[in-house]
Amino acid sequence: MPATLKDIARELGVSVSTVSYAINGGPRVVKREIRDKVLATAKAMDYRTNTVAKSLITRRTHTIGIVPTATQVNVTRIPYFQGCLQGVVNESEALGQDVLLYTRYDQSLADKFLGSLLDGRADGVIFLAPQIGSPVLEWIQGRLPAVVVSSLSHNTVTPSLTIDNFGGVQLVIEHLIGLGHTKIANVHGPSTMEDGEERRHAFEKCMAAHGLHVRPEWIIDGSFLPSGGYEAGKRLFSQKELPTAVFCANDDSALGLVRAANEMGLRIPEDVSVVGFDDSLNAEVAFPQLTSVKQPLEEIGATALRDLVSLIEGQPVPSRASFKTELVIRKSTSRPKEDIPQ
Amino acid sequence: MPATLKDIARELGVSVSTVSYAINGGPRVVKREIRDKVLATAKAMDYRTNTVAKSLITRRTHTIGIVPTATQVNVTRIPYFQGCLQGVVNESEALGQDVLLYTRYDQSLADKFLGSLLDGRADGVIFLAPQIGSPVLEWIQGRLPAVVVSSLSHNTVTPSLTIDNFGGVQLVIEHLIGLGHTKIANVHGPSTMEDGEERRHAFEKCMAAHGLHVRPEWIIDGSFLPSGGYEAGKRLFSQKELPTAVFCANDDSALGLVRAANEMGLRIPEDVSVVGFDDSLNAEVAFPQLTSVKQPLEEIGATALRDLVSLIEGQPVPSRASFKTELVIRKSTSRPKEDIPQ
DNA sequence: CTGTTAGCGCATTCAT
DNA sequence: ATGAATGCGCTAACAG
Repeated sequence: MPATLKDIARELGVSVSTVSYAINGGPRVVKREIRDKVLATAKAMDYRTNTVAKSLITRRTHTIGIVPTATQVNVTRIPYFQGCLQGVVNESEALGQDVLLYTRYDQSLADKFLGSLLDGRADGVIFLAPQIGSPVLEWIQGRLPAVVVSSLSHNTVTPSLTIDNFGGVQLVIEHLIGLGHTKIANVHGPSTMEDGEERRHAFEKCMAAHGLHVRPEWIIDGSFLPSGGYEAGKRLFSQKELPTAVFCANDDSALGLVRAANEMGLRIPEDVSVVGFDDSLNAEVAFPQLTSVKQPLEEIGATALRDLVSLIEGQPVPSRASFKTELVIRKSTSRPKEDIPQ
Repeated sequence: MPATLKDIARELGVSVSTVSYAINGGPRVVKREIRDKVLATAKAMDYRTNTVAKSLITRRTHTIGIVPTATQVNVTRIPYFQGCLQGVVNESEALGQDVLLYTRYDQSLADKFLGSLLDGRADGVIFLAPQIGSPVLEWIQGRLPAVVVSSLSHNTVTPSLTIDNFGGVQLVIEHLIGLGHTKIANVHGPSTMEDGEERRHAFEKCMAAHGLHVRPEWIIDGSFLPSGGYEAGKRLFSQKELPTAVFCANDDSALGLVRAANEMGLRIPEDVSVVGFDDSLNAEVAFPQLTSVKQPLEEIGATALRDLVSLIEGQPVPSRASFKTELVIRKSTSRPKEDIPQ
């Protein structure tokens, strides 16, 4: 049982408020001599402020919750979440915030799973890539400050941070076209995720803008998962006419697709070029090393936390923030085969 | 401002204690009729128990802290931490525990960085692979229930969970010897980590037990990092006499070593076999796919949380738990080159 | 400059 | 079976 303010006060024969002000260094002034004595005995008695009691009064826990999308896959295993989470955690030190890590939950049962966030244990919440159509954002509305890391089209009140998906996809397509590719396939993300949808639409627009036709069979769902990319690759590469390049909406699905290609005897990039998205650590250890679009996830996570804290403190924050992407060219892209003989 | 017990009591003209017992379903009996009325208005008023206030009384927050080792590298990026964390988070749902994710801290300043754990915000703490000689364990002693995920030799009071490192290394060495290797190098972990040291000693013992000599230059620090493995590979492969196999103490360093080998024109496994440890996801996407020792990290993490909760509740827990490992043979190991001509 | 006191929301003991 | 009252540890308003 740690010492309390009362213990110190009794020990020194002063009042609790004096002890409180002395320890907190204000707002009330405490006589130098007493202050020193209080601080000394506080240290001697190994006093620690009971944050629970303090929170009860101040209505601030200096704790935020972070809740990722529900997926079949585990939170810590997904590079996108890893990056965001790392960014949040990094920034949390500087901002004096604790981070409560929530886990997958059923988005349709927001009340059941997120109710505990409203019982005073957190000052705010960061949603990572909530599913399209999920009621969580409407539900949290007006109950708790919230920020979303994801594109967000159908909700204009919750601030969101994301990347310029269109710009990122454009980098990819122009890179591929620059190499001489015209037959480009797309392994896209799940339709339940806004960034997945944005990249998919961006792909279509970019291709059209360059006057390139895309066969419908070359547009396949990869679900942002290695397994999804693998399945997509199996289907894609067993067609009669093959694309010379594939744009995968994230690295995980790209890696799955690469594995499928290997199994089917296709060499990368000689037979088919592959581009990912995320620039995860895997992109570098994979073979061949993956050309990918880098998004500043840690910076996004850090900014999300900063914005959330501002929101909690009643300060205005931008309702939309868009971060720049960057194409990292590695070994998985080259000129198309037909081009080489020329 | 959410409704409180008092609000409901006033609304219904009953006492707060009645409302409290009704909502908590005991321990005192509440007349059926009034109980139903309380529950109804509680729902109508969107009542939520204020956990902060409740914690102040019950002295339980149902929150645990998880603090990983301080490293140069980010917590979420290390497969070992990912696995443990995932295990903890998975189990937390079933146990009704919240998880506070702490970040890197200076182990020599335990008081400064961990003091906040003692201010009532958490009921216990899980340390992930604390450094050897770190004062944190002695420091936490008697202050807060704690459990360690790591080998732990010089502390007998804090319960710890880990794998059978000796058994794991034995699997590796016997696999390599079975393939015909005798010239085996070791890229070991940092001397500050107990599991690193254990694997290193296990390597020496296993080699000796099989009557195999190990050149001192073939024992190199890889620091459990990709960069460390890369540096180790550079040094190792520029020696006049090369080993035919390398056992790396974890996958990250193995992947770094593989990259170094590639850059230096060595093929894996033709020129040199490589074995990792952890069986991280990377081991599968890497090229060649990495032979590795699988440790049940998620199970360890889950057990750690279960044990910690038991500890918090005053129940006895085993002071040491050791989990079995398993060798996953992939493509990075084969017979040594010299053997092939025979 | 300091002491006294109220009260945050709740669980629980003491009265009835 | 229920209401009233206490106090968890703290901050802050009030009273000197």
